[in-house]
Amino acid sequence: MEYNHRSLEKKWQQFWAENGTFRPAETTDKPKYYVLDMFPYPSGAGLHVGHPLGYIASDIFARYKRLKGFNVLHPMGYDSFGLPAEQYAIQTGQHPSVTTEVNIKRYREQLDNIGFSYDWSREVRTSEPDYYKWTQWIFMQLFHAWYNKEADKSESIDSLTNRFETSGSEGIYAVCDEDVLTFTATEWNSFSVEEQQRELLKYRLAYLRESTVNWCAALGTVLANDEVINGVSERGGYPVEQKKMMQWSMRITAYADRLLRGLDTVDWPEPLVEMQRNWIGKSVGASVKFLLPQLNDIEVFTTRVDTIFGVSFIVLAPEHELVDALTTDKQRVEIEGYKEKTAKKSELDRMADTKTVSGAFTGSYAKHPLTGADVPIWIADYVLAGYGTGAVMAVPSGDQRDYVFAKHFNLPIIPISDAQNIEEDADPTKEGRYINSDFINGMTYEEAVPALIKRLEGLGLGKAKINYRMRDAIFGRQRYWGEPVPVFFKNGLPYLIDEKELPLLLPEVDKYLPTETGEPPLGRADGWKYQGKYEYELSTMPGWAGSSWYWFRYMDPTNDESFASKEAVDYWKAVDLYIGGSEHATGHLLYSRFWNKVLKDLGYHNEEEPFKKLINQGMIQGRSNFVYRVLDEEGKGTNVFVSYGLKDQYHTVPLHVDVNIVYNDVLDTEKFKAFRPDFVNAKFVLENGKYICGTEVEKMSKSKFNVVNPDDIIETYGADTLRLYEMFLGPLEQSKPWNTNGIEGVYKFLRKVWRLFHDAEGNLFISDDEPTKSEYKALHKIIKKVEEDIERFSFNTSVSAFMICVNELSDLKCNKRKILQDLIIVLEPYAPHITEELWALLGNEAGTISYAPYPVFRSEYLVESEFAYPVSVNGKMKMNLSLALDLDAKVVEEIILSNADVQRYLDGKIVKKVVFVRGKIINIVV
RNA sequence: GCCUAGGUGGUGGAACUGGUAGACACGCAGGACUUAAAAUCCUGUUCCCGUUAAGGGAGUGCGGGUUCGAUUCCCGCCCUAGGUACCA
Repeated sequence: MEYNHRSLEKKWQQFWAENGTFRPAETTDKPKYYVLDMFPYPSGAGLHVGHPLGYIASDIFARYKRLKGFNVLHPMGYDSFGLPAEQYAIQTGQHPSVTTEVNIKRYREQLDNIGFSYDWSREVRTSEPDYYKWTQWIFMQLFHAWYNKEADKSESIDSLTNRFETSGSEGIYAVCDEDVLTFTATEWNSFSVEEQQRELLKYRLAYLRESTVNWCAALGTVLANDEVINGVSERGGYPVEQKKMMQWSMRITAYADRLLRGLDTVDWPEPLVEMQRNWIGKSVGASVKFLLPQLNDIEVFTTRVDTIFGVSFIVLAPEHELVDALTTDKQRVEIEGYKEKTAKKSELDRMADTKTVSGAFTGSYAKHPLTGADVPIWIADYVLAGYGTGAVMAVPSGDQRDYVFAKHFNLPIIPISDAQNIEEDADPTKEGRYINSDFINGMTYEEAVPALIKRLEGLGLGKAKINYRMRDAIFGRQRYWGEPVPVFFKNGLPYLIDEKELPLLLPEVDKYLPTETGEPPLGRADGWKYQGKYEYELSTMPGWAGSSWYWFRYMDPTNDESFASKEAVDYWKAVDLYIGGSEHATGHLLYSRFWNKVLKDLGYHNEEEPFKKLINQGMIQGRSNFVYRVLDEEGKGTNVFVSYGLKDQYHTVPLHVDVNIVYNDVLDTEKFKAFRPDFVNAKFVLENGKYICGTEVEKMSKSKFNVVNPDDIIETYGADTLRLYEMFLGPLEQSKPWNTNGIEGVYKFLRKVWRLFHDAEGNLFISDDEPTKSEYKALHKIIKKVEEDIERFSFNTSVSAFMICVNELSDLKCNKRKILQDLIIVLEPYAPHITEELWALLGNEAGTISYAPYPVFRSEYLVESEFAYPVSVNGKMKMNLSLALDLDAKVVEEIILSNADVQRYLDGKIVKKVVFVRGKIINIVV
């Protein structure tokens, strides 16, 4: 029998599906292991060859863990709410659920073709009511919670109302809005229900507040900060403006520090951890008050309180609330003009234009908190209203922006350290000792900071403070295709619907566009009112809602009583291995950690972090192929195409050509003629009898004809080849262009494996004889190597090792059962179909290879006369050798005499052994 | 600017804690089998010098350093990719 991947792979995929081979055990003594992929958004374009890279890696790991005796949970599902389906609905009128269903079906077919070991009985879809019921339920928990800073955790809002009722707002230490009221218990109890609710909203983790949002007019919705890239929307690239709106938000800032600390406890790639750290943006510093005689003092945030005696002016953001009051009549015109100018600048301009120095003087002065000196107050757009207090103390000698500003407007630049060099630029050094700095003169940085904080605190004019860059996450979207927010409005205030009424189903609408009055699409739903009279919230949840807890649902996907049973959550705990792209660093991965922590605080599970280990797979880019069309004298395209190497001899224009009709950069000229009608009569200028195409690495896209569908590869070479080849392509984390240049080698390897089991006629040919030493050696080398490789996610090197092993066994003409059976167990994670087939051919029960024990590597098979051990000479030389030889003294002398370096190092010691490789001495034992 | 990752043959890439640089694969060249093709197998393939060979020299982005020994460690620079930015 020949290796027929087509029939063989279909057969086993069907077998696995019918037998539920990959369902984890319900009751077992085995340790658990949870391997998760970032679930995909099912887009209309289907999977391309880049998508499965991470899925293959996680599947290999999941299968490996099964062989290692773990009870493995390895599920898959769909993040099926999202913008593209809705945009498509707007254009075609097609209900998003219909498009989504079609796309999911296609995804499923493509995924099935690759032979993943998913437990499909646990599939989830975020757009299904029995799933989003629990997304809504979690929202309700967030609405019903507040963050108690004393306990450093979220608690039920009831604990807050209890305290309000008994002792008022006294002693409450919460993460909340800035404008919370101070009241006694008596006052609280005398508040109306509306007043109480209004106040509680300022504490809730999910809250409604007027805030500045990123409004994208083209998409008709607000966007979260991570959905805005360089001032335009991540999806579609439309302009985004700042707008004040009533919006649902999530108090993720309450968790800023825990999100930061948690990063030290997880095994994540360093770049990703760094990205989250930067996004959270913790700054340790101090807040300091500059005094104003009549008005509220100006509070500034600084990370360099030690430079406070170098302050020569104060800068407010143009939007700062005190600007109007501070502006003197004389400066009024100038300030108004500047404010207007800034308001006109878009976010994008303001970011792009960081070179020009601009600002205006308000005419007022504030008193320095320590010296009492008058400090002029300016406004400038380099100070951002949204960060810190929107005001900074300017220290030109220590901060480059302040320096440039001071030079431009002729303001004093005061040196504050004897180590500073401020001839050309500001010098932010912390070296040296302070000068011109009052009572900290002569101190070092380490001495000055605590001294200053102490002094400022004593005066009540400042304190140590920590600032975060991260903002609360906007939670509402003015769109149709998302989870409805389970909230209704009474007297303009939001209330949760009754939990028993979940899920709050997404209503039908006639069009997927905003209403005439500018309300979100849900405003079109006929008679959609709570208890027939109260308005529902009309915005829906953002895309990240459903994906922020989905790993829990896989643990117990059909539970109707809770998001997952206590037993399931206690058993599966957290995701042990999570594989996905780094593009989710500041979105999904941050929000998921946030919700996970909230659910933990509220007592639903015990895991502080949801994803223990995380791997980012690299992107697979497209590799476009080009043909070169010869142009005539008028510059018009002819029907003559010249091969890449000869194109410089002609006047040509490059054209994208479908990569599916190019093999190893050689064009199939017949298929090319059929590629487009006008190419029917194409003529070719060949080199060496071939048409060679040019190449370029670009993003995979339909318009560039460089999309490779995994189904096509599988049709030609099979799923096992695709799996092995995607791993063989290079390190998992690395981005790389797709090419099929080496796929033949992998396919050849699998056929070689097949042939090990068969004789020349294609009949099964297995011997039960005892294997030879070299056969054992080849086997145990691969057992050891693959185990090491998988544990450190170096899948590409495993593939090479397999090739070496099979070449060796093939050279040895090895057909011993004892060898081959173990070999295919080790190969199973990489190439499950062929191994399953061979496993059955050896007479084993079908399906059991997936749970066969991973062979134990035995070192005695590897040890020969070739030793590997470290040695040292004079306590200096330390080395590890792969090849060592004992020599008699005579030979040693000869070799040593010929090598001056070695002789120098011998230092009169007695030589016991000389190690040399290919005639070169590389070690001496004395 | 800052942060992070990386730079190795014609190509993808190996070399895990400093110890034979270029494993493995592709491609290319030559050969065997075959009427022929496919398939399979064998040999060679970093570059330069050496007519062949024996042999010699250089070589992991560049320049230094530590070391008997550096792709690996240290210092300075250049380039590429990703992230981020008037964040005080």
